[in-house]
Amino acid sequence: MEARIWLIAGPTASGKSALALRLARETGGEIVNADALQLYRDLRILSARPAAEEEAAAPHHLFGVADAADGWSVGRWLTAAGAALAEIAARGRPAIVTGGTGLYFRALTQGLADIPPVPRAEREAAERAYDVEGEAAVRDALRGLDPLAEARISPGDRQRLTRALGVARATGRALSAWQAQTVPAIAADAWRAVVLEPPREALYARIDARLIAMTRAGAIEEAAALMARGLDPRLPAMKAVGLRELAAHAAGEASLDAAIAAAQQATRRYAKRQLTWFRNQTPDWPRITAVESFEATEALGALDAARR
RNA sequence: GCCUGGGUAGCUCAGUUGGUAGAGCAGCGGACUGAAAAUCCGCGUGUCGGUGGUUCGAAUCCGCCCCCAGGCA
Repeated sequence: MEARIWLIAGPTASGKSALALRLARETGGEIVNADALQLYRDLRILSARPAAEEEAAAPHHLFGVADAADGWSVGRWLTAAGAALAEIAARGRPAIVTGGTGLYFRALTQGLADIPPVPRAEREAAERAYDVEGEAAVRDALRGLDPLAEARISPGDRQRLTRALGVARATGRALSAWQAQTVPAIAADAWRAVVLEPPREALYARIDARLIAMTRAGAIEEAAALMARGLDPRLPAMKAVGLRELAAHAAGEASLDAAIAAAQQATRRYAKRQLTWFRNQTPDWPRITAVESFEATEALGALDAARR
């Protein structure tokens, strides 16, 4: 059976969107977003979401569908993506899933543990324990409920520690036990993946240039507008790379040059983390490493090779 | 041309009475299962400007040369 789902992964600014669009037009396919931040409509420029003309050139799904006040999660995305993929398949068209969120691709291809939602009170209790009683106390409690998870989580990792404790207490079952059972959301023979992995230097240069272009396109105003909503800073949308940095300039706390430089640096670091993820978590996915990965036309040649 | 101060990691700088060098920032490597653009862990990456000498041993002391900054001409 021919692959009906294409996965295009890679760091920010590696040319994923252009390649996805090209592939969609050539195959009559539809594009599904696999980027945690391009979900939010408040972040069109900052998250480098496809422009209106591009979205008009082929069907796009899950781009700018969420409000920044709503915190989406891998689980919510997986449900939505699964629905979109089902619709596209029903239309008999190929799907192209593209984005830079490694965890989303993992959830799709390897599955996500079907853990019941942890009640807010339970989650906050775990966080409070960490903040008030300290990491050691949380670890002690977790060790009794889920020694596997406790051993696996690095020192200082508050997020994972409190999550593991919250799940164990709320569900009466260890997080590590839940996670041991996963079912891929899409069948292994239904998809093919490719990772865009341009040379570091070229990628960084592209990131730096793109940030300047973003500010010219109104990124400062976009950042200021989102900040003006006064939302909870812990919301995913509020964690967008470059948001704080650019908003600082809008607030008069930094010069434009300093704000851009800070945002560029934060973006380079983010890209580095993405490169690390794909390098180590999806080592068997074919690579497009040439600088031509920026050119969709050239990359398609590599895709043709991977298609067989 | 002369005087003074300075050339040590990608950058800014430390470096005790000579014992083959270390901080911050930058950077790099890694982990990753419902916040993942998140969260966290790890790692000095070096012709000590060059060259000749003194010494068991020189980033440290001496000579010469090169470069930078300021001052005097």
